Amino acid sequence: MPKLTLERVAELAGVSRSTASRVINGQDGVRPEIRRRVLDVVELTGFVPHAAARSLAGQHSRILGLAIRQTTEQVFSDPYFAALVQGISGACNDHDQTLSLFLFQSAAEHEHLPARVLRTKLVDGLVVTATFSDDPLVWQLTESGIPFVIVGEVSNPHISSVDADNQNGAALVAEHLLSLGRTRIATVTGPMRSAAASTRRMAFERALAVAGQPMDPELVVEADFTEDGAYAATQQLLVRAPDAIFAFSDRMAVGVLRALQEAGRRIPEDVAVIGFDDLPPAADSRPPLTTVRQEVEQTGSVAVELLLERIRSPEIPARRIELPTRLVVRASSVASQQVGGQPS
Amino acid sequence: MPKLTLERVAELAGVSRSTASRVINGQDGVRPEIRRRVLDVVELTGFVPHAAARSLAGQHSRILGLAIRQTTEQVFSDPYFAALVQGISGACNDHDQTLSLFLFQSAAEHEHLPARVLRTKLVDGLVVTATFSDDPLVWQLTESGIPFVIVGEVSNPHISSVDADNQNGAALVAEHLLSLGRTRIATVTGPMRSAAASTRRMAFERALAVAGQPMDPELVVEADFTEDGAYAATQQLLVRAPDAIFAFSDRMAVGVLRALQEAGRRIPEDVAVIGFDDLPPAADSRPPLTTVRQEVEQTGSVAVELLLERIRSPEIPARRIELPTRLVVRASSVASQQVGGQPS
DNA sequence: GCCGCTTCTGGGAGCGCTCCCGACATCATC
DNA sequence: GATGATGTCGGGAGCGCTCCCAGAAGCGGC
Repeated sequence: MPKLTLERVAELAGVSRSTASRVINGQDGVRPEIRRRVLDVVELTGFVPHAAARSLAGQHSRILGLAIRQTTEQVFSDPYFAALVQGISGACNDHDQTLSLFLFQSAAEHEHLPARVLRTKLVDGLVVTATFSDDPLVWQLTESGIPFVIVGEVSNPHISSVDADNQNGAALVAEHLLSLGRTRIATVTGPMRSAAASTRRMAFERALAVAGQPMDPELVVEADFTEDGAYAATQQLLVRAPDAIFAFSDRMAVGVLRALQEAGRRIPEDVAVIGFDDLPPAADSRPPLTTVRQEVEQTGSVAVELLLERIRSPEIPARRIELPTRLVVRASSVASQQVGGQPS
Repeated sequence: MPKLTLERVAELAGVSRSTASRVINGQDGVRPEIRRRVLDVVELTGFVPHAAARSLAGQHSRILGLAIRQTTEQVFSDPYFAALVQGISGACNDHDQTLSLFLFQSAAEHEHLPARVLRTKLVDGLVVTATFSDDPLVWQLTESGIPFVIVGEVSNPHISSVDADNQNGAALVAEHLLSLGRTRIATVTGPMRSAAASTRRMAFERALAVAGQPMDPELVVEADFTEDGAYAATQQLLVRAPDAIFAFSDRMAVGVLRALQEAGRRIPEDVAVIGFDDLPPAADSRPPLTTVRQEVEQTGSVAVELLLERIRSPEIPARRIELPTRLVVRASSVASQQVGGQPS
C-alpha cells in the first residue's frame, strides 16, 4: 500500500495535486462537485498533510510558541498561568495552530531559545509572558525579527502587547477602601521589577493622593507574589496597625488573610483585605475575597489573535490592548449583609 | 545578502553540502582541518539548520511531545507536574530535542491529538502522563504506531513505562506506622481509577495484613489528590478516631493536617500523618511531613531517555522502569527529639 | 610504477508540500 | 463567429535538508 500523500489523495480523487491542495486548504476556485470528491477521499483515507513538508514549502509552520519567563515551579503553581494557558491553548485550537510551550529557566536554556527555536523557523511567532522592564529577551526577539506579542507591559510602543487595565483596577480598590472609611491603608505589592506590580502601585498611590489621603510609605511592603511571601510581609505590617490591606494578587491575599487571622484580627471589621485577579483562590477563601477581576483567559486568547495578526499582516502597526478590570466585592472588605440581622 | 542555508555555509567553507552536513551532524569521516573550517563558518554566520527541511529530508523532527491527560487547572496547580516537566524538559535539552507540550482537556481537543499531532508527523514520540486503567488514549496511540512511553502504570507489557516503586513506598509506610504502635490506621487515597492510587492501596493493605493487622475498610476514604478533597475526607474520618492517616500525596496530607488541627488533634501524638512524594509542600508544612520520597524529576528524564530508545531502536522490546522510593521521617509521625528534653 | 585498498568528498535524487503560471473551457459580447 | 474576460485545473519548480553512491585522493605492497 502506497504512502498516503497529497499526490495519492489527488490520484484517488482523479484530480491534480494542485486541486487537492486547494481543497484541503479551503481555497476557492474549485467546482463544488470536485471539492466534494476530494473531501470524500480525505475523509475516507484520513489524510492529514505532513507538517514538515507544509512548513518547508509554505512559509509557515502553524506552530505558535509560548515562552514563559519563570521557573517551572512558579509556573506550575500559579493559577494565573493555568488560566492564561487555557486561553492561549483554546485560541490556538480555534485557529488551527499548534501550541508549543517552551520552558527555559536556566541561563543555558535561555541561550537555546534564539538558536534552537527561532532560527530553525520552528515557530511562526511567540507569546511571551512575565517579562520585566528592559528584559534583554525582548530585545533579542526584536532583533531576531520573529513576530511576537507580550502579555504584560512593555515600554517600547512598537511591540504588541495585551494586558489587564491595571491602572483602573488599582484605582477601583482605592476608591472602594476610601468609601469604606479606611484610613490606614497598607499594600503588599509584587516585586517592583514586575511591571504589573509597579503600575498597580503607582495607580493606587495616585488615586489615594487625589482623594487627599496620600499613602504612608511605612504601610507599603514588597513581596513576591507568593502566599508565603505575603504572609511574612503581613507580619511585618501588623505593628503598624493597618485597617486595610491591598494585596497585588489573590494568592498573596490568602497569605495576608492567614497572617491576620493568626494575629486575631477580625476581617473585615478590623482589617479589610483586597486581592487582585479573581482567580479560584479568591471566592474560596474564608472569608471570600474582595478582588479586582481581570479576564485572564481572555487575555490569552486575545494575545494569540494579536500574534496571528502580526504574523499575517506585518505591515499593521503594533498595538496594545488593555482588557477591562472591575471590582468584585465580597466579605473580606464588607461585612456580610446578614450581620446583625435575621435571615429572612 | 543570500539566505543562510547549508548550501551557503558549504560554499563559504569551500566544501560541498554533504561535507557541511556531516560536520553539522557530528558524523565522522571528515578530516579535522576541514571540519574546523566548516565549524568556523557556522560559528561566524550563526547558521542553524531549518527544522522543517531537516524533518522532511531526514525522517524525524527532533520534537518530543508531552501529553498530559488532565485539565489545565489540575496540571498548573500540582507540584508533581512541575517536577516532572522539569525533568522532561531538562532531558530534552540534554539530548537536543525540542519539547512540545500538548494540552487537551475537552473532548474536542482530544480528537485533535491523533490527527493534528500524530499523523502530521510533528513529533517523533510522546511522553504520556496521568493515564488511567484502560485509557482509550493508550489504545489509540498503540494503533497509530507512534513511539510513546507512559509515566505511571500500564497493564499492557508491550508498552514502555516509568514509574516510582509505589509498592515499596506503601509498604514502607505500613512498616513505619506499625513500628510506632499505631493501631487505627486510616488512608486517604486518590481516585481508584488512578493506577498509582490503587497500587499504593493494595500494597498498603497487603503489608498491614501480613503484619497481622488488616486494614479496617471503614478507615479508607477515597479523595481526589487535592488538598480540599483530603480535608473533606479527613472530616469524615474524624468520627472513627484514627491514630494515623496515610495520604496518597503530600498535597492531600496538607489537607489532612489542616482538618486534624482544626479538630484539635495533636500531631503526631494523637494522629500520625504521612504523605507521598516528598515535593515542596512536605518539608514546609507544619509539622513537617513524614513522606515517601519519589524522584519525580528523574522520572521525567528517564521517560525521555526511554522514549528516545524506542524511537531509535524500535526492535528493543518495551520495558518498565521503576525508580526507588524511600521513607523520609519528619515530625508529623515522630515527635521531635527535643520533646520533653532540654536543648543541649 | 601499478594495483587495490581505505578514507574522504561531491553530486544527484528525493522528502511532501505550496506557489506560480500557463492551458484550457466556458460564456458573454460585439 | 472571432475576441476577450472569467473561472478552473494541471504541471513544473522549488523550499533546505539528508541519504546514498560514485568517484577522487592517499597509501602501502608487490
